[in-house]
Amino acid sequence: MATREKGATSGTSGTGRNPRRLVIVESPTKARKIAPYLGRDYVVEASVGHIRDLPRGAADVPAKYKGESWARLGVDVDHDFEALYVVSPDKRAKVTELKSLLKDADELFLATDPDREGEAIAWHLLETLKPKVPVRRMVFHEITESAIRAAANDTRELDNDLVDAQETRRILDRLYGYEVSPVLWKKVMPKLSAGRVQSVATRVVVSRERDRMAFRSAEYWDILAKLDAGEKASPRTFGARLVSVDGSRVAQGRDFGADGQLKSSSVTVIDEPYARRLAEALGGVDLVVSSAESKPYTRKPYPPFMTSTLQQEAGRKLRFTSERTMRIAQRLYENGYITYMRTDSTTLSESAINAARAQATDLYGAEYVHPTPRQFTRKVKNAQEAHEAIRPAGDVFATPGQLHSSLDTDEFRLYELIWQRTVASQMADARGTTLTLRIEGTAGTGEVCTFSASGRTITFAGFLKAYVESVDELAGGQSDDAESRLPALEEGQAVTATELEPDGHTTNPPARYTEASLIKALEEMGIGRPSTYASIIKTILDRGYVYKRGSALVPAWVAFAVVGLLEAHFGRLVDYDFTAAMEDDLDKIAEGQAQRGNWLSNFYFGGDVGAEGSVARSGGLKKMVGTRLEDIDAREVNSIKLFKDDEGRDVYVRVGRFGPYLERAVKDSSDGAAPDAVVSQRANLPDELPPDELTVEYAEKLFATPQEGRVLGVDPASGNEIVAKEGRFGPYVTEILPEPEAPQEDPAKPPAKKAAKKVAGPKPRTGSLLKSMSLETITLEDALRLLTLPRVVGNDPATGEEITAQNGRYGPYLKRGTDSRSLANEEQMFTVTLDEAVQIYSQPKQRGRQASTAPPLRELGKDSATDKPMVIKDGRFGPYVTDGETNASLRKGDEVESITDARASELLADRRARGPVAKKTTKKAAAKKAPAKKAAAKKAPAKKVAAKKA
DNA sequence: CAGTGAGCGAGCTTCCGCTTGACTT
Repeated sequence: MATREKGATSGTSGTGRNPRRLVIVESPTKARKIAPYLGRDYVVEASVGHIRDLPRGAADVPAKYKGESWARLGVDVDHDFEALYVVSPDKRAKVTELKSLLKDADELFLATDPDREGEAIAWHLLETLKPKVPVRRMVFHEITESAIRAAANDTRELDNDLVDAQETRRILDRLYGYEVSPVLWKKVMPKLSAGRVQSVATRVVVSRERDRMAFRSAEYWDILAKLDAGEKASPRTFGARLVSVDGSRVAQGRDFGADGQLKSSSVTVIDEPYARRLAEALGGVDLVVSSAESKPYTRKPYPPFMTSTLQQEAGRKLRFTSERTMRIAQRLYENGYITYMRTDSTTLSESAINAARAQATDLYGAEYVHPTPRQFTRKVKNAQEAHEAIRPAGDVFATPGQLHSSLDTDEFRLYELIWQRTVASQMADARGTTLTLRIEGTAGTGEVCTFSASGRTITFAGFLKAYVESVDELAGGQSDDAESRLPALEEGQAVTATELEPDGHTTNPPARYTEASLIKALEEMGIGRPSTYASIIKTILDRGYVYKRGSALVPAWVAFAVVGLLEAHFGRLVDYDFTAAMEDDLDKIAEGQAQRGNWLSNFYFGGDVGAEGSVARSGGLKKMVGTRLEDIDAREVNSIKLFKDDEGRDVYVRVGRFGPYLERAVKDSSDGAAPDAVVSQRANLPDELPPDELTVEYAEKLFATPQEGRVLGVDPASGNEIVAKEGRFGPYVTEILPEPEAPQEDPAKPPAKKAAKKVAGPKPRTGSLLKSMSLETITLEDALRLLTLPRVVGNDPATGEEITAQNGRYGPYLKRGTDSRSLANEEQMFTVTLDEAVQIYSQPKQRGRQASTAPPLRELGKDSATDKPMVIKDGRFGPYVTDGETNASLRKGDEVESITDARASELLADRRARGPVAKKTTKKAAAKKAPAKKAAAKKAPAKKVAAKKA
């Protein structure tokens, strides 16, 4: 492991000839671009991003560290959080290449991006390449010949504080992700994940859905008037809306809260009957303009694109997903059409500003260009601004028309968008007028009614001629070039109403997030980086936390469970300000005002509340994870309380292994049940039912619908319908028996007893699917075959007992009285003959350890620790090494044929070191919750999923 | 959420942020 020393870089060398320099940048495209600027004394090569990282999992950890308690994390938390870095497998060839290039170089220039990650990449290069020649750090913000040459002549040393800040960020993310995710595996579902970025992203989406679920809509009315201003007016007619009655403002949507109630009492809510009466009473009355207010309208152009805004606009205008936008932008970048596409800066280089202005002048005329160059310095939270804005490449922009034949459709559309936005950014403000008219009249019933109309006329389009930003269709809103013309009326002028239409409205819940609006929200919180926006969406989709419905992101129920758990037990970690606070702390580290080790220690171990950072001041993560594991009740976490039904019973969504389902406690009405006994009533939830559509009424409907599986067809023999379902023990098929004749309802006598007896009648046949089958593909034929089980093989000639073949908990087996024998495969259940069965029974029962006394796959030498001989055996979980006492599975990369004694000893030592921890916790956990059921679940074999959340 | 007879060694899942091909279809 490497430690950092100050001043790892040093001055230039002084040989006679021109020194040869190896320059390493991050991107190959960049390397190609700057090489000509530097000339032949420079060799420019790309690192292609990071070359090393923390090990991804145990398999990536070098043998030397495998036994360490911290190997799982890749960070030695007990020794100043020293990080273990490994060269990423796909970068090994790159590292070799760089090393060989370095052999011919007299000097090394680390020209990675000028931001935190770039500084870290430079340091990793230094650590990995171990150059013997002088090393300099070269930084540039602009790729022009002069900027590159200047950068090569004005190098600096590596900024170790900045590298520290990056490493702190990296380690924090690792500790967060790799400590909290396992909590979810144990409490919710395996393979789930938590992380600083994805968990907040998920929380944001869930939180919006909760708002939608809690939302109560309100109804309100007003009157839409069509007014005539006389034949001289232009336009002659226009629309206006009733805004006040007798001086009291008429309620609008924004006057209502999410609960459907008025937020303030100073407004008047008009209901339908009143709106109709009023419209009637206003018929034919004199209307007069009571005020006409005109204001100038100006609009500045939008800043040039950065990654987030490009993704948002491409999403809205072109309906591209973030991923698609980035894929196309990457191609445009690589082929030299646009500048770098992963940026958080809106800055344009001087030459780009000139190019945009020249093009705007050409196309629209000088008056459409802003008098002075515009620079947009609006800073994004935590922006690092290592690159320019996204714009057409070069000192002269190619017009979309010029590129039409060299780009494909998607590329063209995206280029055009970027080009328009860039050119528009240097154009003049749009100017116009907004006019607000108020029109008054007294209704026949005496009320003084005021109507209002507002219009916008654009007198000078300016930049709007080139580019108008789209508005989010889910959120509503008005675009900047929307015009509505009103006649230029003055106070006192008379108008007449040609139509008075009562108009009803309802308030709407807040819109769901789209990819674009979620990225925008995250960006505003300073969460995520341009290079990760698209992958954040992918992560929460892949984990099943959200799914898409059109362009909307809908949270799955499992996201409610996960977010609920995190909020309740790891609140600080999903706090919206957590990342912002972290960034402040990282800045302090980068400035040398805080220490990486202290900060991480406070974050991980907690301890004294020092000056080392606000994020860290939340109690130690390690302890939190430890205590939470015992505190968190999995059943509670996975029960999402929805509402009370009509009888006051709580209705829950339970997140189970086979998907979410509805549940409530109802009175047990079965035969012989105690009067106050309660049973769970459950109902399946349709796939991808958006949570806010699950209303009380809909829940009742689901409870009333019998649960059904996929109908496969009708059994020709019995006439019964055959269905395939997912059950507690995995997928199975069963038959639907015809309904017993409905008992005659006798209101005087409850028919409970009779009905119960009928239900307990003949049981439907069932059969688990074979391993080779799946619910999606199983056919009626398969199902009928399964329902023939158990199959009578015959009677044992010796004892006369019946032998049957059937499928059980542990797979296929033969049964004769209470004596059983496993079958080798599932097919034998259908094919085994009586002779073969008798033969199998003639063998003693293989049980326990005897069953697994197969010959070892390979014999090894003696264990270095216990001096016992070691052998490799094949077990249920694959090959493992054993010394007769300790067993340890071979890991990824270990081969039965080639494993050495030393490695085998290491595995055994590792296993011993770990101790029987896992077993202890399972037992404890099992004992803690519903004892009876847990015991059964524990016994279930691994492949049949344990019903851990009953 | 169907319901049926044993007892054996776990190991893996997971984070965020930097970059492109090399694969497959």
